[in-house]
Amino acid sequence: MGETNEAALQPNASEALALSQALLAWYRAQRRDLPWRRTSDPYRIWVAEIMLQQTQVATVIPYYERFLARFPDVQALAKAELDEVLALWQGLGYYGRARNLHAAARLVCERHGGIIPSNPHEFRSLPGVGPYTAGAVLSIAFGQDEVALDGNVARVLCRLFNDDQDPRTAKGRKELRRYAQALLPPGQAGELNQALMELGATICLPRAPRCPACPLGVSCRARSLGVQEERPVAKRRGELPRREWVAALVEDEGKILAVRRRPQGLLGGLWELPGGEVLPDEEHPQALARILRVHLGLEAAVGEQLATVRHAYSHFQVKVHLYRCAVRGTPTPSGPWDGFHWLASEDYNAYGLTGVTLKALARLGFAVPGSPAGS
DNA sequence: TTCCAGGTTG
DNA sequence: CAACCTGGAA
Repeated sequence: MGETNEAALQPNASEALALSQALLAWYRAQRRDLPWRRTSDPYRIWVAEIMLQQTQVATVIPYYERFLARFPDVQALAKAELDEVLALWQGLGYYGRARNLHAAARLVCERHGGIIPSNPHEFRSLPGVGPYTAGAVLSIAFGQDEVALDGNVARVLCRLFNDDQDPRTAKGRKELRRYAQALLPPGQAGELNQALMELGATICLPRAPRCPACPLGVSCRARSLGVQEERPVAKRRGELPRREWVAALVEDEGKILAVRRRPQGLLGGLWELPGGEVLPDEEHPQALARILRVHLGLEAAVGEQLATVRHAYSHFQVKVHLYRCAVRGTPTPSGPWDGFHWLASEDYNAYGLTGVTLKALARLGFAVPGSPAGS
């Protein structure tokens, strides 16, 4: 009695038990065999959770295997140069994750004797470890009864309890954490968290969820009401600003001039073709000559236009206009860059190149990784 | 071609 | 609250 329609109801203890048992049984039978599910090593589980932030499983797998083959433990990662870490992260995106993970590995070695801290406060304090990653690693690797609320879990819970709050708000997340907490079977939080994530990734999909295959069946309140595709509440996405960039292909004896972006901010620490934003009312060749002169100290003769490449970042989209350039002088990086290198074909995997650089080089016929000519 | 999903940081 | 990337689906 006293039922209100303000917020969805919390499950009582027996409902919660039935739901979590159904989820665990389904997960044991249906879970995908993923590399990070074959280990109990907290380091490997941590690396996986960082890579899986904002990134799909299928994309992560090859990166994960290469990364752990090269850095099998936290000491190996701590000893490495950031350049090499970023090279292994090349193409995975959100490079701040790699910079933070590398810095965190060094902190673990300096402050925790090379042992990943299982103390929630200490682990959560490492750079790149937020509420989700802390909950995931602490529950999966250390067996602690912690909630791990990621996008998949939020979607599952919004539907299961027909929660019409926006999970991006503090209030919405608090509500979802209460549901997740109510479901956690003591001692099996890691398994339940993974079951919820697996359900979100394989059955309870953002669009066209596969409800007939769902182990929660008629317990799902949104499905019972036929509103599963309206949960979580839709988010609108505004137009991304459009920018115009120019970039130079400078070749010397078969090598290509590349520059390294400063370690902070967009694509920090990654290598790219020299170039930058075109000013309002500026001609492309003038813009390119200006950038090469001001930030590299090079006098450039801008030649033919070679191609235009489109790319979308998190908060804007660009068209990059590529020009062949001849230059005089030795590059002296400044401004957006802190290094340069004449890139040979064998360097394409050893330097962390930006996605748009890979796209540009592929378009120009260079055998970069990921391009048809490069495999 | 366009749209969308997704954790942490400063 | 804006910055931060890419790939997969519509």
